[in-house]
Amino acid sequence: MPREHEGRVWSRWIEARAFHADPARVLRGEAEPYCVLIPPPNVTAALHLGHALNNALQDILVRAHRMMGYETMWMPGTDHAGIATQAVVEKRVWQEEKKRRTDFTREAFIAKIQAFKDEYEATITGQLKAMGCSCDWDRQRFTMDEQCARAVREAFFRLFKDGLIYRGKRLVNWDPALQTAVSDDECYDEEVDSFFYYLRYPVVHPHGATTSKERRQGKLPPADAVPVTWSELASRGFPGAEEKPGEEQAWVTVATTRPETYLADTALAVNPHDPRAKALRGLCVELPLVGRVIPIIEDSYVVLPKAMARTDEEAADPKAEFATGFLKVTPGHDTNDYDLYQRHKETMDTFAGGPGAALINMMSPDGRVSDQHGWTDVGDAHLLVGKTLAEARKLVVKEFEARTVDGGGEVLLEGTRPYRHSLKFSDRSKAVIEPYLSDQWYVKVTDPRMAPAANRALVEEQGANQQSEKQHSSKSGTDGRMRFYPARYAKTYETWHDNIRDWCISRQLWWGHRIPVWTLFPRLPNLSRNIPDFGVEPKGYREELGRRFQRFAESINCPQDFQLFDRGWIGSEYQVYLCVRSTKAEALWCQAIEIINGEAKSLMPTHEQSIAALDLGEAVGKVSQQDPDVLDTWFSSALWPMSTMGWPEPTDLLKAFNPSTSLSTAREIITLWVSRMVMFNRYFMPAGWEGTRNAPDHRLDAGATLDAMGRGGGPAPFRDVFIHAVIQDGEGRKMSKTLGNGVDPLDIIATHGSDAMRFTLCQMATNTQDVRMPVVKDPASGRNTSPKFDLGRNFCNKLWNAARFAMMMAQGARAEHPIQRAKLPTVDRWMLSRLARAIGEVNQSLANYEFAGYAQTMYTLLWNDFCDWYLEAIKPTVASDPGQRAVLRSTLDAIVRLLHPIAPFVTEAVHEKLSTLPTAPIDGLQLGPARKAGLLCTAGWPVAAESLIDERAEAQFGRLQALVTAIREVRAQHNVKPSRRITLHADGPAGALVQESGGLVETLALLARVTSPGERPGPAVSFRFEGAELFLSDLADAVDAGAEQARLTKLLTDLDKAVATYEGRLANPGYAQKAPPAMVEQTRQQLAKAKEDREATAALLRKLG
RNA sequence: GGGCGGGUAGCUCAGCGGCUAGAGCAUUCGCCUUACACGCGAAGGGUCCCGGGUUCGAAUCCCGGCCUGCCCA
Repeated sequence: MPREHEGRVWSRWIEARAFHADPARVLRGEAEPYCVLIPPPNVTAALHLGHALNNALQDILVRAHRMMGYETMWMPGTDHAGIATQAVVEKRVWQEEKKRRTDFTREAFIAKIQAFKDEYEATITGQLKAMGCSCDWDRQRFTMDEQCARAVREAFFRLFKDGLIYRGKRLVNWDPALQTAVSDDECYDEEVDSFFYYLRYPVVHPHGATTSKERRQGKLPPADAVPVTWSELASRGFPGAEEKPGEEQAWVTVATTRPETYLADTALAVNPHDPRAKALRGLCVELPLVGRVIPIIEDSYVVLPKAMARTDEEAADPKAEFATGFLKVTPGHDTNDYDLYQRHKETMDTFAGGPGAALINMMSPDGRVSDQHGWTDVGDAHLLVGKTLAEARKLVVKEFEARTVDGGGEVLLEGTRPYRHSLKFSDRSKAVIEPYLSDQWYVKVTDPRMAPAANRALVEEQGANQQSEKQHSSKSGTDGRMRFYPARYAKTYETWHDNIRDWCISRQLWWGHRIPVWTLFPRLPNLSRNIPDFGVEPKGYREELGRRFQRFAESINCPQDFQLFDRGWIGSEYQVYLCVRSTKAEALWCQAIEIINGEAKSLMPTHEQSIAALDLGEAVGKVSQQDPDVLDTWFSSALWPMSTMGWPEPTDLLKAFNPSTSLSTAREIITLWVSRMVMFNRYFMPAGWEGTRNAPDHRLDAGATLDAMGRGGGPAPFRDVFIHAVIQDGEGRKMSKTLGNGVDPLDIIATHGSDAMRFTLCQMATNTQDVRMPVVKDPASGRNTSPKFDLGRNFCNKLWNAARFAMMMAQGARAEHPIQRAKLPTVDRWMLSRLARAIGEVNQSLANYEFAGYAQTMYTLLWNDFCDWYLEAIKPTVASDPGQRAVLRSTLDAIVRLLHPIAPFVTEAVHEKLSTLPTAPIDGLQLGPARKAGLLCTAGWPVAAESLIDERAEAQFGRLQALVTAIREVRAQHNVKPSRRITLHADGPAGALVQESGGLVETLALLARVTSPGERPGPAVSFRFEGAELFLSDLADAVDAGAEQARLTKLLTDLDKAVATYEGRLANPGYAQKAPPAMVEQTRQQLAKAKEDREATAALLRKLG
């Protein structure tokens, strides 16, 4: 059994360190580099079949290139997967200990996650090894290990320094019960019965007392807005206004499911196609109780009421049924409204009194109405403050019901209608998720040096957008060499960058890289808030702060490790962010904080440092705790191509293997990971870095740093991005734990063997988007498996048996001189020709990431060509022909090498024995020696000379195959047992062919002898071959006339069909005129032959019947 | 809503302007032919989703439709 060798073979590889990459060989110019970046699996769970597929394909690439002579590196590693891992551990701790995260200290809980990570990292590593992954196991990394952490801090610091990291407000999914933000994956939707509430907002003139310029400068509008009457609206052309009491104040009605949020409304939106929009242009509404005057904006997002729908489609919108045409805009508490705000920022902020002022948050973290978290103009709404949102809803409705529009008799609440809609709930607490405005950190990926630079990384023919721009502008074009396989994914990649928004990188979690930022609250005596606006820096303060920080930084010997950024005025406080670069600086800075905050238990290590800290304290004022948030997992993953190779140090590894060669990953990863790696590599790595790889003097700059950055002009981190298919179950569903339709790779390895799984996966990896794998439950073990894997198992078994047999026959394949191909029999020249073609096809498939094609080529080569024909054909002659034994041995050797990337264990085991057999080289076939410990995995990839392809041998052997098959058909038709040898009667070209084949036809068709057609002793059956009539006799003691009639009838039907096809083609008048003449001639010959065969067959049938 | 795939033999998939449309599995028939029954030899099985168009010629290219899946929002 081939799979019994897996353990031993693995040990041999590891002992020889066969997979260890040596960057020095690249830097000395001894070998070209080949590097695959592993998508580091999450430590959340064991690997599934999708991982198995991806890693099998990567290993195939890596092993093939290692054999081709590249210095190959495939570094293994895992990803800490912040949210997923923390959630899994929280769930586990709750189940096991009934404790929540908050029942532990941050350090204690992180230790628990760390233990979990260690457990799963070991599991994952074990799985990869069981699969045979030829990773550089001495270099295993983890996204939160010390080396990666250093790169993360360095990258954060540099981006912060360059102004590409900023803090801003954004809506998150807030769980008011747990008081934390949660991700989308931790929420679920559920339909609930609710109401649409119809609220009337009085219409007013915008304050005449201030100009827009004054407002921009911060002058607030007067509270006493002037009412707009119905008659005024009527004169402005508002449909229906003339039917209202002219002297009364006009109002418009909004429909909402969340009336309580009106406290934070900062605009009213109307569709520009609404006939009322024009009349309202330039007017405002006033929020009852609150008294806030908010602008009316026009946006086509607003759903028109059903009566106004312009198309059937609009009328069919279920919301049109309930809509009034007016939408309250609450950007602080609704994601759609937030988007509206983004489009009307200037208008809304200007009305609200300054940048960002239209983003009002009226909720405290525990889900109550609050005037302490960003909402200040409470007005008469103070009765709502402190209420839960549910209570507030009832109260708002009650108040609107009890009040009327100013100067009129109409109640503010127009009505309510029952409505069923879906709400988001928290997985963990079941609380209703609130969109909640909070401060988050962002990377400015919209900067030209980020996303646009990522698009320029594409090779020209894949950069569609650049190309179309090229015609219109001069400055575009690509400057990259990154290519997607299949090419269509380049579009996904480009579109993503074209529509990208700034990347929110902060997460309210404990498991991850902590954000290295502190907030300073300066208390300088001369510091006072003089201008009530944002962005104005207190005079002279920054210079002073900078000077003192520099002195402190120098005193602790970290002069480059502190970066300040003004956050600006927050209420009456001025705030400054501080980013700290290194862990060394951080340790001393934390000591200094205690001194600054007056909580120091000890002084700094040196007197000078203490003085500097005290001096700093005067300027800094008070310092906050370090930002409690951690970075998005993808921030560290994005640095993977650099951090794992030692960045920011200019290591040999980084020089030799960044940029890498190939990345293999899944579709959704294009946006999550690929994009970010490209942006970061192009930003941080210097332009032209890849060119220094083979520079002879690279060692001279060993002391150099990576201070120089490409800032968008650096290299892409890989040359090729291969996107593999998604494995689905037999019904086209995703494999998942909840569906229970997943297949565990370890189960397959246990039952079928690692190689079998790999072959099957490789054979499935076509260019399509997804592939189906029917899943069945194994009745014996109760585990999921798939009949698909039998294919791989059978194949590996075939290889194993063929190899054993071939090695037995190839004993003594010794010769002094290279084998002269011209002197070999047809069958050997045919075999070598087939091999040479296969090598070419495999190389082509690998270069194009066509894994299924690779597997298919090898299947045909081994099973059909080598086993079915070659081995069978040489059985009688190989023992007496040393030349044939040499061909046999070399062919097997080449096949084993070609198959090694797919099926490493069984091929290595075969090679172990094969390499001990003596051999003679075959002229034109190059099989290089092993580089390490005689191991196949380091042996040379087969190279075939073009001259090995032998058209004549292929044609000749093709004729033999056709003859043998024709005889076998007759045998099968007449139920001739294999043990019965029969007689062939042939002369002419067919007779000559049999003569020249040297017994081959006799062997393969199980013939006793071959004679001329004249010598027919008993009853014979005739058959057609190459237009001639041949005979077979001794089929049985008496020929079965019925069987013969059936055979001939079927043959006649087929020939009729063929004749009709060719005649139809030739009868087409356009065919002879326009088709290539060679093709027309071919069709004529085909027709002639088919006709001739048909007449002969018909004649035979007549004779029989 | 935007983008990208797929629909070919019972199943899983190749083929992507010209082989009487192929492979593996499954099915049927015959074989323990001395490497392999996880095997050997042979056979049956297809309106290439539907409707138009381009072409001498379409499974293959174009347009429309139906079904189905994925990614992004």
